[in-house]
This record gives sequence, structure tokens and C-alpha cells, in this order.
Amino acid sequence: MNGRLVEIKNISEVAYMNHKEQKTGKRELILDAAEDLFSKHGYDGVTLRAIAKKAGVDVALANYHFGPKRDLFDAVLMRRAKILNSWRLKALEDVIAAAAPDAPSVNAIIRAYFEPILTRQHVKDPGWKNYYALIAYVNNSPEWGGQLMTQFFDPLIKRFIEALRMAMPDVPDEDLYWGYHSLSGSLTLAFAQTGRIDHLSNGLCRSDDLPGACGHIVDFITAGFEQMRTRDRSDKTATLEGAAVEG
Amino acid sequence: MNGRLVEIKNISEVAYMNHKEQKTGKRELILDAAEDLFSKHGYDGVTLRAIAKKAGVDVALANYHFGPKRDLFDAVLMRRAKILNSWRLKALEDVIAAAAPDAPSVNAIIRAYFEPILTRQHVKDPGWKNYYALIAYVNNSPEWGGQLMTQFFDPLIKRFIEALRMAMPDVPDEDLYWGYHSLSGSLTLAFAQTGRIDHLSNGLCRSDDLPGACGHIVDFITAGFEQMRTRDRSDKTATLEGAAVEG
DNA sequence: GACATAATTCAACAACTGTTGAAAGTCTTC
DNA sequence: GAAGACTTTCAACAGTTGTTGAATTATGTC
Repeated sequence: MNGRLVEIKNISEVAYMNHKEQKTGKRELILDAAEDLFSKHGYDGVTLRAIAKKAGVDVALANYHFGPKRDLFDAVLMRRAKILNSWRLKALEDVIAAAAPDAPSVNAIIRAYFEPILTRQHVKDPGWKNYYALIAYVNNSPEWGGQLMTQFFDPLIKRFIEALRMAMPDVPDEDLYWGYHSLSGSLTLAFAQTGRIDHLSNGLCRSDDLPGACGHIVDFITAGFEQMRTRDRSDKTATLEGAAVEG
Repeated sequence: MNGRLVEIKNISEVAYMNHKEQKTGKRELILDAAEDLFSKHGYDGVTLRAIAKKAGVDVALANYHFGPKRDLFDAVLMRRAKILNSWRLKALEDVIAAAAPDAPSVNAIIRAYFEPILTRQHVKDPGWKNYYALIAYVNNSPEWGGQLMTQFFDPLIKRFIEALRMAMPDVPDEDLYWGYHSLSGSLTLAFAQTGRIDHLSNGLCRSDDLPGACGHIVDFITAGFEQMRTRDRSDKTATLEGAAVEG
């Protein structure tokens, strides 16, 4: 059985497919090839001819199915965005329901954010790996980051922050937002799978081991949020300014 | 007085400039323009003609000074890399010396990593802002991330992890490396200044306020490392697998 | 099996890409 | 002020880019 397709159907996310999309034809091959190449070289680093060659089709076919290049890029992003959101939304709601009427623990919330996307079977699928790397590219790009990420993931993230606010009612919103910012950066770099940590750790840690990374990151991030309960917010902005500049 | 140039000279980093580079001619204008555009659109998203136009010079001039496009990109990265490293190395060594013969605190080490680059005067300089965004682009790109970041920043980072190992001798290296990975991701996203947190927080937090971000991130990351002293390392990899897939 | 419709390929376009060699300009040094 | 070494521009190249319209093939319908 075809792993990805089965998953998509079972999760009752068929709705977002229109009648054209569920076929296993060359259309999907183009999306797969584009996903792979875009994730590795970015939007401008990939030509339609390279995509067509990798998909084994003619150049013009991409334009026939998706219109201009930019729309193909959006289609690649869109294909897995909703299913991703539904996984994480469900995990978050499960955690909230399980703790009700109390607020869930910070650790449970963080786990609901990471585990659905980092510890499941699908992380072995090259398509999903490429998609994650693509999200990393988009999230860190000034050109795409502001607009596209907001469009796709904001609703989920707002509910996530809401849950954190429930768990830590006395923590100011500013702390929560910056905390999410750190969380997002950590996740993004893990997504990117640049091989950097492999070099740095002499092979002790592997950047393509997403489930392995998950445990470490979850504990790290949880502590980052927990710390906010007792954080010293007095102005510590006394800088080292001048020490190096003048001397 | 010209902020950036004065800083560079005072910090006794003139050594890395060869005799050609210290001039304020069109050569620097090309580097500035390239830095700006590369940081916003990535390597492939920028043409030499766009750089030349922004710098107000002819297309051929970039090639005359730097050779092929790829070498121009390296030159942009190289220009500020060494001075950046020297700032952070000095801060780290100051912290180690101040605590000697004891090990420095985790918080002091983290602050030595962030404050020299986020709280100083130079973060107001658009050139440095662009450079930081460029580092973010490189760090998250599978194409550049592995090689270039290693080449430029590994020596510093190894000493930094060494210091953390001194501060927390009982923590396994694996935790330290993954901790650095989270740290690096957080810093990178802050560098990128995508405007995402602005949208998300309805203007409460601003992604171009790097000094403001610094305080939050430092406390967040410090807690992430401190947690490793008492971390439960039993295998918690029981996943939610199936819950959503089957239902 | 004819017919309409969708899918795919083919050939070609105008615009743009990085790069180059020669020409023109500018600056230093004697 | 002539000579010579850098700097900068000009004009052009061969190759590549996204896109398009017509031609060809496959798919489904009655």
C-alpha cells in the first residue's frame, strides 16, 4: 500500500483535494520533483526544466497544470500544509481535553507541538523530509517568511500560544511570543537538516534523525518556557558596549 | 564619523584587510549592495545586474573585483565574519577569565554568545542587519549550511561548547550538541528578521528589535541548558502513532 | 467507433543570465 | 606631462530562463 496516500485518506483530509488532484499521474510527479528541488536550492535556484527533467516530463506540462512558476511553488506548499495542521491541532486538543478542567502542563503542550510531526512513521518518507526542509526555507526567508507562514500556520499557532497562556496565566504575552520565536527557530533548523550538527558533533548527532532530535528539543524548549514563571524582568540591558570598541 | 569603519579599525581587525580593501571606493559599494540583496533574496534570487544597479556601477565591475558571482558571495560573507568571531571570542574569554579558576556560569556563557552581536551599537547599522539576515539564509540552507558555516564559525563554537562542558561536567555531549542546535536555530530566526513575530503578536514584539529579543532569548536558552543537569534520559519515545492515522 | 475533452509533447519566443575582451578613464610616480 | 598601473565602462557573446500556441496523443462518453 502506498504510505502517503493511505495516510492522507485515513485522516479525512481528502476534502481539500479537488477532483483533479487525487490521481497518481504526472501531476503528482511534478509536485514531488518540485518539492525536492525547491527544498534543496530555494525558489530561484530551481528551473522549471530541472523539475520537468526530474519528473520525467516535458517542460510545458508544469505550466499546463499549475500556471506560472510561482503558483507551482504555492501548490507544493499547500499540498501538505492542511494535513500537517490537522495532526497538530488534534494532538493539542487531545492534550487540553485530557487535562480538563485543569490547564495542561507546559510539557504536554510542547510535546503536542513536536511529536506529531517528528516522531511518526511519515518522517521516513523522503517526500515529507523534503517538505520539512522546504518549510525551513520559507520560514527563514524574509521574502516568504512573513506572508506565507502567517497564511498557513497562524491559526494553529495562536491556539498553541493560547494553551500556553492557560498553563502559565501570570506570564506576560511578550515572553510567550518570544518563547514561541525561539521554539520556531529550533524546529526550523531541525527541519532544514543541513548536516551541520553532524559535522560539529563528529557524527555523534545526526540531523536526519528527527525523532532523536525531538526528545532533546522538547525538554530544552519546555525548560525555556517554564523558566518564565520565575523570570527576573528587571532591565538588564547594561551592555558590554565600548569594551571592545574603544580598546 | 563613519560608524562601521571606525569600529572595524578600533577593534584592531584591520589585519584581515589587504591593501585593496580599505578604500571607500566602488568596491565597497558593490559589497554593500550584494550584502543587501543576497540577504533578502538568496544567492540565486539576485543578478549581478541588480547588484550593479543598486551600487550605481557597471555590471562588469563586480566581475573585475571579485571574479565569478560565487566568489562575490564568499567575499560578502567573509568581510564581517572575522570581526564577528573576534567580538564573541573576546567576550567568552573574558567570562572564563573572570570566573577562573572556577567554571563560569551557564548564564554568563550564553550571554557572552548573544550580547556581543545583539546589544551593541552596530545592530543599528543597516549593513550589519543585512549581514545577520544573510547568515540566517546561509545557516538554514542545505546547500550552504553544512560547508560554509562550518568553515567560518566552527572554531568559535567548539570553544563555546567546551565552556559549557566545563560549567556542566556531568551532562553528556549529545545533550550539549542538541542544545547548541536549538540555540543556533533561535538565533538564526532572530537574525532573519522576517517580520513574522510582528504579525503574530499584533505588533507587541518587533523582529527588528534585536537588543529587545536578546534578553528574552538569553533567559530562554539558559534555562534550556540548565535543565540538562537534572534531565530524565529514560526512553520516552512512545509516540502517538496511529491515533490520528487509524481514526 | 466517432467524438469531445483532457493530458502531454514539440518548437520557438523574447528576455535575461554570467562572463569576457577591448576601449576609455583615472590616479600615481617620476 | 608622459608613462604605467589600476579602475571603470562599453558592447557583445553564448547559454538559459519562464512562457506560449499549435500539434499530438491518451482518456473517457455516448
